[in-house]
Amino acid sequence: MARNSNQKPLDKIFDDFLSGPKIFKNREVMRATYIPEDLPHRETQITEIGRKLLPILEGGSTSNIFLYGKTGTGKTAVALYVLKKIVAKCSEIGVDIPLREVINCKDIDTDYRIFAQLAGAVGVDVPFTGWPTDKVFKIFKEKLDEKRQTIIIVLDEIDQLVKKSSMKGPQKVLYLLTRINSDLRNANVCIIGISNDLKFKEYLDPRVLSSLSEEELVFPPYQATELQDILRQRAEIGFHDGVIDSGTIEITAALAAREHGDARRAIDLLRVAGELAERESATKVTQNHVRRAQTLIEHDTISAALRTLPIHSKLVLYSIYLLEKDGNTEIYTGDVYTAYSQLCTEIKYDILTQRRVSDLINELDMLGIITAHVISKGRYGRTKKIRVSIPKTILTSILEEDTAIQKLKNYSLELKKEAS
DNA sequence: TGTCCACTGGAAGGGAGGGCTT
DNA sequence: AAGCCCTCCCTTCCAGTGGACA
Repeated sequence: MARNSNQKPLDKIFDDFLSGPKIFKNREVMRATYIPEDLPHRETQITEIGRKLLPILEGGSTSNIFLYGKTGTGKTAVALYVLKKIVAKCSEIGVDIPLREVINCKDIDTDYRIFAQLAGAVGVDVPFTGWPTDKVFKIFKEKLDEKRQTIIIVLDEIDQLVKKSSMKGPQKVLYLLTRINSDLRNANVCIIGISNDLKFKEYLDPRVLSSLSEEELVFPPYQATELQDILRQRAEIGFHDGVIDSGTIEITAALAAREHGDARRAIDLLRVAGELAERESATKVTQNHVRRAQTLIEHDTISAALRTLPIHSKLVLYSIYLLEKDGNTEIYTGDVYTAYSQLCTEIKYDILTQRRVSDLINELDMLGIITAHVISKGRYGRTKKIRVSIPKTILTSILEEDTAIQKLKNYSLELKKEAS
């Protein structure tokens, strides 16, 4: 009988969903990963890249290409779009289709893993650990060179490789890949590097740099009107006719344009707004839905980031929170470390070194959960001034889900320095 | 003008945990 | 089983530093 009472409301939800107004025609279209038939306002970049890759149609070699622009300016989409078109053309005219491998360097961020993925692309299975890196590279190179073929390697978020290590490791990948062509007898390698951050070039080995940026292309941010065009095009295939209320597209574009013209963001925003409307069985996606989608997305990103933090990062963050709660307006690294040590002692965790905590603080800063910047207090040393930059209610509600943090719920920090 | 604080942040390396090879 | 290798998380060591203060 418990089963019955459980099933009924669910049945209702199912029925309401099936019989209610339909919002989405094709939800997948409203995801940033979807590559449409047309990419509005990127015609210049498309033709430019297409032109640079022309030799592939004759099985020849090409220069490497470097694409640069802020997030959501269509770099990856354009690259994938051009690849798709090239493949289509190659099969149409009967030329060997080039191999393509798209690597997101944010996830695949070590030399070993990149070579392992490339080896996979040419049909060699490499275990995810165990082999020497050199061996993986060698196998990839030999297998690739067995026949006359071209491989186009798209290195998305290539800046991540350079940031992680200064000179060795991942950077070595770039060095080896950019000069691999001179070792190959039959095959060709073409690299398309994509980056959000132009500054990363400063840290790049000059030999890699000159090879990578043989051809460089900048993607400017989209203007609000351009975002509107993109959204309209997607909405037409993604949503049912007439469900988008007047002004909805405009407000979505305006909100996304504020975030440096991020098309990905705009598309996500419209999709989530649509999902909200769908959940409420509304007949139209309104401006109100978009605004709520905006806060929902922000909320979700923060929550997800907080939940996945390792325990010591949570403890560091909680220390900062407790210090702020105690009315401290100026919080420095030293204070955080003292508070953090107290918390660790309280719940019997090993205390990490200050050096390590300093890195954790930097990570929290990069995630946008706190802001920390280096200041000098003159005679009283150099340190970081730190504060929490997300709503406290979200912070506590998520952190206190963790059993370790729960024990600290009513903990009050020992005052260790007189008011100054 | 020089000193000196409280760190910052780079470099190197250890060791645990995953795996492969012989 | 022994000898490698890779990655992640962490420690140890240390040179470097902006600016208030004597």
